Formats: sequence, structure tokens, C-alpha cells
Amino acid sequence: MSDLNPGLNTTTAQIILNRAVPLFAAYGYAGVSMRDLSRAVGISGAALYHHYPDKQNLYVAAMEYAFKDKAAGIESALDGKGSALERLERFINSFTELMASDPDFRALLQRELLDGDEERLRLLASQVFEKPFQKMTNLAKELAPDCDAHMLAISMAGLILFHFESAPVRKFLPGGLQGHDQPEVIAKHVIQLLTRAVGL
Amino acid sequence: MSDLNPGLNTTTAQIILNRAVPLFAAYGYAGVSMRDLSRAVGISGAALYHHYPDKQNLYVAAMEYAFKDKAAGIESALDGKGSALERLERFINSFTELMASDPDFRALLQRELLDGDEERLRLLASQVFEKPFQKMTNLAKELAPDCDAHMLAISMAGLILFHFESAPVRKFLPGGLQGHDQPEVIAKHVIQLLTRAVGL
DNA sequence: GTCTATAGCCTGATAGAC
DNA sequence: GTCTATCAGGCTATAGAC
Repeated sequence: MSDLNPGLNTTTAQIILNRAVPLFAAYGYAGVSMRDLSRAVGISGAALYHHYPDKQNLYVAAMEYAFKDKAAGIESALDGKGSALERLERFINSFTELMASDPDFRALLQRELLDGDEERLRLLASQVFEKPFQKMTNLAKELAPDCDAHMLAISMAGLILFHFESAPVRKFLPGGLQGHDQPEVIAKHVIQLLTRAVGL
Repeated sequence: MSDLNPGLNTTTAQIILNRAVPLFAAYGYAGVSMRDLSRAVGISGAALYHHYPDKQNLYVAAMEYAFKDKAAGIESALDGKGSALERLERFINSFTELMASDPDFRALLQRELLDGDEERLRLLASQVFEKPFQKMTNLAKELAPDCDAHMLAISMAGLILFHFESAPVRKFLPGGLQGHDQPEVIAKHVIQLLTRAVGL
């Protein structure tokens, strides 16, 4: 948490999180054992327990680590100047790029939506999503005052997310091309769809 | 598979699947043990192995059972007469109702997108989604000939799905109301957004 | 078709030396 | 801070009686 050391992520506790994030993203909480993780880190299982009291605490720490600072880029895209339409474009580009550049973050988010208990989801909402989502809602209000702003904000996020979420099955579906995975292509499609929906 | 018995789902093999579907939907493959399942069914663990050779085969059988006939309703909504816009509305209403009425199906779908291997996803695509998705793509072509029809079809599905997927965290986000979970409300919002996007 | 009993391995977690 | 060794219990799966 309060790391007075200004150096890189070189403490063992941080290295553990660095290895834990992709493992939990790929296999889920129940799909990763403490032994799996200790092997990935290159230390014994017992050493893991020197840094984290148990598996659950380690998992929560890994989540906080993976979700840290993810909101900042989205918020700054929504904050700047420009017309509502320009801010919408910036948001879509920024959110799409985030999802494309950090697939572990995306997978962990979707796993939390499936498996997260009330407490973890409340934490996720208040510490990660509340502020950017509020700004998305404000933008939605500007773009389409006659719409439910909360629902439009959800639609904006879901539109982008599902193009990534569905990627593993899309390639087996009619019309599925490699290009459909590229963030630029996804962003362009979503921008076109949403700008039309809110009446240009 | 080829069940010559015209009776209800009363064979032990079917009862097992009936209990397995909600368990796998809620906790995932790794999160459900054969003991958990045997307890839920009310038989011993060994009896499970009389009906299914191992856990993986049981899981695949449960998936096939959960996904069976799910495409039919969607297809018929897309098939009927009426203008493209009327068919779009019917599709959205039907798909939204499906997701709302069968949360286990929705959760299993999302788990497969996260955890499914190539073989299972290819099976899912060819046996469940290929035909309705082709029809969604055709409708997309009619509605917006200048759009990439594959991407628009994905957007249509994702728009609906994410309103359900995000429900656990939405209630902690600004503007989140109970009403936003209701299928009628979701369908109305998505219809409004998409009809505007394709230019009424 | 279901049971009890059990094999063999993996699990989270701890004890205590260094 | 990391190790080896270990515990108690859970895991998938099987054997064999009924």
C-alpha cells in the first residue's frame, strides 16, 4: 500500500502479485493453487505465506494491484475540453485501447462480475468505477438528454467490452475476420454506431 | 442424446444434469467438485460415475443440456415477416427475455467465453450460435448496409448481454435503479438506441 | 443402479531450521 | 525471507458388494 521505496516493483510481495494477476485472469480463483503460483514465482509455497496471510488475501491484493490506476486514463479522456461528441470519441478510443492493452484486467473484471461477492463488488465500484462512470453518465446526459443516462453509460461500456469478450467464439461465426480484434477497428465501429444513435 | 422415452426428465442421468447446470453456472468448472454435485443430487459420488465417465464428460453433457434449443426462439423471432425494424424489435425482445429467464444459460455462456477451449467453442459456435448469428448478420445488412454486418450483429448481442452481466456492480454505481434489471426496460432502451443508430 | 470403502494425489496452511 | 517437511482434509476416480 504505502510504499516508501521509490524503486521499481522489485519486492517479493510485488513480484508475487505480478505473477498472480495473469494466472488468476486465465484460470480464475479456484483454478489457481498456491503451489501453481509458488512455481510461477519461483519460491516455495511456504514463502508465499510470509507475504500474504492466506489465498483469499493474496487474491484481493492481486485484484487491487490489477485494477489500480485503471480509471485515470478513462477519466482524463472524459475530462478534457471539446464538444460532447469529441469527448465521446476520446472516451471510446481510450476505453477500447485499455481493454486491448490489458487483457488480464478485462478477464479479471469479467470474472469478478461472475464470481465477486457483494463486498468485493462494492469495493470495485467505489474504488475503480464510480468516478469514471459518473463522468460517462454526465456525458450520456449531454449526448441524449431524453435517454436514461445510466443505461446509456452501461451500453457504451458493454458495446466495447463484448467485442473483446466474444473474440474467442467470433472467429467461428460467419463474417468473423482477424481485423475485428483490432482496437482501432472496434473503436471506429462503436463510434459510428453511437454517434448515429445520439443523432450526430 | 436419442431419447426414445417420451416421458419427462426423470432419468437419473437427466436429474444429474439438472442439478449440475446451476452449480457450474454459479461456481464454474473448478469451483464444483463431484462431491458437491453428488450431495446436490442426493446420491453417492460413485453413482455419478455410473452415468458419466468423468467430470469433464459430465460438464460437457451439462453444457449441451443447458444450451439445447436456445437458438430456436431467437431464430423464429428473426425469421418471421415484417419490416427489418419490426424484426429487430422482435429479436431484441426475444433475446432479452431469454437472458432474463435463464440466468444459468447466460452465466455458462460467459464462463465458456472465458474458459472454453478451442474445441468447446467451435462446438458452441456450430451447434448453437451459427444459425441465429447468420440471421442476425443478414438483418444487420438490411438495417445498415454501410456497416460491417458481423460487427453490428456482435454489438446487438453485447448491448443486451452487458446489461445483465453488469447487474451485480451496477447497483453500486450512480444512477443504478432496480428497474434497470427488468427485461422490458432493457429491451426498450436497446431498441431505442439501435433504431436511432440505423436511422429509424 | 447404488452403495461403502479406499487408493493416490492435490489442497491450503503450518512448524521450525537456517 | 526462504527453505524442507509435514499435517489434515478434499479431490477424482475405482473396486467390489448388494
